[in-house]
Amino acid sequence: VARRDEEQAGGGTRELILATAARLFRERGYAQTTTRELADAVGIRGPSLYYHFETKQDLLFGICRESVSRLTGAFDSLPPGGDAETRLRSLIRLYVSTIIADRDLHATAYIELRSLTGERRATIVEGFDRYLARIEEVIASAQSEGSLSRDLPARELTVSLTNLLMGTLLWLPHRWSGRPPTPEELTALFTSVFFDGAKGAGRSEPGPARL
Amino acid sequence: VARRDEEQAGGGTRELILATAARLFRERGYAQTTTRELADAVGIRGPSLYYHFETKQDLLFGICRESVSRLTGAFDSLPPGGDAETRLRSLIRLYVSTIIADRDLHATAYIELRSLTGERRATIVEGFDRYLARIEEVIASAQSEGSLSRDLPARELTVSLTNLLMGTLLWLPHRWSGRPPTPEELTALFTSVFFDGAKGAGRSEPGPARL
DNA sequence: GTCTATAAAGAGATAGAC
DNA sequence: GTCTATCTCTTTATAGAC
Repeated sequence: VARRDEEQAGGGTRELILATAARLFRERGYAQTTTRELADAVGIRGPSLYYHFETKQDLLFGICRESVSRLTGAFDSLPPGGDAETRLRSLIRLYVSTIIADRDLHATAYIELRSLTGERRATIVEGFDRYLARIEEVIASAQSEGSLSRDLPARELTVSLTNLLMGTLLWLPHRWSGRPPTPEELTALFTSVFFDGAKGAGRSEPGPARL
Repeated sequence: VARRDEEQAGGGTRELILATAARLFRERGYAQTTTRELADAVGIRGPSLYYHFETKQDLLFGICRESVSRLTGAFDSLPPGGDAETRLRSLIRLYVSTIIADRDLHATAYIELRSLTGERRATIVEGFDRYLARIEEVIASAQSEGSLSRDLPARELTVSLTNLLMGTLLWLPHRWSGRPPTPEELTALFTSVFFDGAKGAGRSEPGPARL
């Protein structure tokens, strides 16, 4: 069953190339990473890459498309119904666990988006924007239902939330001395800060937010 | 007076190169930007760059060092004394206005830090880390003084705050339809969200936070 | 301080055998 | 599907005149 998927994908080499490229592109940058380095890391020779991908940029496009696809898929997996605040909390949890599960993939997609050009870039930007628009809808609903303040426009709250969450992509692998935080701990932290702030005047669950 | 500075700096060419490089590196990335493109944008020929900088990476190092220096300088300009919450609010305002004043410089420093290698990279990372440590001290003081909740460790609050603020570097130039927000509006937004959260249970000033 | 000319190395990508 | 061999172009950086 899983074997069938691998066979369809050509023995998994294509997937191995994508995953390896995601890692190298995050560590060294897209432009700095040569196709030869990538081939070495995969265990094949340079030209063999071109059997699986037409160009180097096509490879990056594949990474970005996969990132958008997984984030959107996580959104779709949300159980329907329920109040907006609950959906928003689930959304934060899903986002954190999704990107932690494949940090290289999502970090590369986010950071190297600018290395895409033309139509490919437009496609990915559109995908990310749609994702952000869906988050904004949930936030606006929460405001309508009275569980979020109406003092700040939904747009601004969305920017704040995504700033809070996306920072994780950038520093998480580098800047944490000792044991890295688990997805649950990060979820608790960001949920707590976003909903109740650092003063925590209305904080509901002080316990589980600790790292 | 300002003339003397320019003369000391060699007619300002070095500064022009730095500012132009910061812009190009942010728009197109460090590795994607060629020294010829940079020279063209400055209005000189490629090899002339090497009179002012030893290598291309030396140029990037100059940008990163300047970024750290300005952020640290802004911190030093804080009026001494007062309670920690006030210092923290001033800090947010200073950070936002500093990076908005030179978006290209600070965005390039932050994003292209990984393109530096060896000792140069270590120097910049150390500078940024010291800056973050100083923010954490202020946050810890605010917790001691009782103006911030002790439910979350100072370290986690610092990560949350810097996530919130640094996101501005990345999306501000790109993702804002219509009039871009002013530094004052961004300051009001981030201050409000960080201290009081999206529920805004204890929000003190609901008015000025609107964009 | 900036130029022209050019070196020296490395990049992405192709051709064609196996 | 992967290989060896190689093309072609671009890159950073240097040499030396002005």
